[in-house]
Amino acid sequence: MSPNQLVKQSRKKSAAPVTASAKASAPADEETRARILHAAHRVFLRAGTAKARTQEIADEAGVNKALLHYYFGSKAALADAVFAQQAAQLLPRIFGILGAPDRSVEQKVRAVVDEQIGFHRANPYLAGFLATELHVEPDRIKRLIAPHGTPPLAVLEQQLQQAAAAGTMRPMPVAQFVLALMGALMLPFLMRPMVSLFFNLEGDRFDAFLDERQELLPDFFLAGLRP
Amino acid sequence: MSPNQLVKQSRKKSAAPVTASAKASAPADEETRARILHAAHRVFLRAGTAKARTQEIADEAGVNKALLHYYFGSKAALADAVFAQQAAQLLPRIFGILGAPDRSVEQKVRAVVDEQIGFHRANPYLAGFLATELHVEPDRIKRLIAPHGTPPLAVLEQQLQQAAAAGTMRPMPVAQFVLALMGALMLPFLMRPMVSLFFNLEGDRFDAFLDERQELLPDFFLAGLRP
DNA sequence: GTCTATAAACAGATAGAC
DNA sequence: GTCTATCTGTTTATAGAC
Repeated sequence: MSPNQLVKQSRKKSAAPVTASAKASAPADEETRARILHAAHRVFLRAGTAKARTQEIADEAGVNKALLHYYFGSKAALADAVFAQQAAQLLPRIFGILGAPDRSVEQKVRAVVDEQIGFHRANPYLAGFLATELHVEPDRIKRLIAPHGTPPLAVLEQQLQQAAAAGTMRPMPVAQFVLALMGALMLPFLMRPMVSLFFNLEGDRFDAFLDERQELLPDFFLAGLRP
Repeated sequence: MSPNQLVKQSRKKSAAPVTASAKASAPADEETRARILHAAHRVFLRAGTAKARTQEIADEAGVNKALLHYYFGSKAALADAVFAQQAAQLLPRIFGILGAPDRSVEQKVRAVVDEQIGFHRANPYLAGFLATELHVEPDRIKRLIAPHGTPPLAVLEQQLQQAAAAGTMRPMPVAQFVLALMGALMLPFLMRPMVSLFFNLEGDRFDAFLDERQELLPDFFLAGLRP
């Protein structure tokens, strides 16, 4: 797909004037490895692991299929690497904000909304990719993400509980609240083709819809927390 | 893949004592067709179209692979049939409630929450399947669903606008509100493995979480609409 | 209408030259 | 480290008997 397919050759890896010492710190050519990983990233994200083809990844990386196996061993291993990398790119953004000890609930809500809408706008395939992979191969999350620990929700939980005890907020379990907010933020990206069709948001209108959403959601969710 | 795999044979389709006239109304054996479709439904929903195997569908239907092609022509056509059927099972439930002219906004929110949590509980793979298929093959929605028309949001839109004009509700575009509500309802099912892991909801706790959610979400979303 | 057997196409992986 | 060529296993699809 896309013009990239037409550029398979003409990149023999002659560029990059290697300094004398640079080679020592690169046992296997790190630049090639990175280029393959980057191509895999693009192809897997659009097609999902199951439908993606190693040939297409090789083409887009400007190398031969055999090199994928040289560097990553198998398609599955390469897919694992991409999945882990993508999850690791999304999750800390959310956890970092929610777990901050010095921000108020209101500040957290506003920050998450701004950050997530901006992030998914810049990475429109990531949410759908994660959902696809989670659905088709649910165990990867345990194998690849669980070892890295769970989200730091203790701070936010305490903030919500204290506000509820003080009567300034409706009692709301942290998991319920976070999942409501994240669902509202991610659904337009998770089911974009259907959403665009049903709400007449093709092309530019989707962007305008996101602008409006970024404006409205924080107040809406904070209002939901009022007693 | 469950014990079903072990039962391939022993179902030669000898049952169903066909009355003399019944044959006329069944040009191709409708019961077999339905059994294949039902098996395809189960296999496609769990694995997604790309990873699903026609052999597994045939096994689960108790027929031979060749029959799938006899009835449906190709794997893609069978997948289209399943996708269309599943979308047609989910969407009218939502649209029917939201488009009702005689229910208040509050009644609609409560009804959608109850209905959707119950529905996805009973069909836990459907949301993930739809998201997967939308992501991997975004055009199917236009090809298969668009011809059937768009959701009836005019009524709800007017209700929200009138309430906003009267000052009894915060101004909220119908699309923004519906997508917030649907996202909050569907995310736990769309990303269940990750959600279960991060919020410690394995096994029975997921069910308890849904019970709690069903209780809390209506008031939360209605509170969000207050001015 | 349903089966068995097989073709045809493909995709992932490997061998081996350079 | 990178390539070409090839193998091996799968998977969809078809031909043809019953």
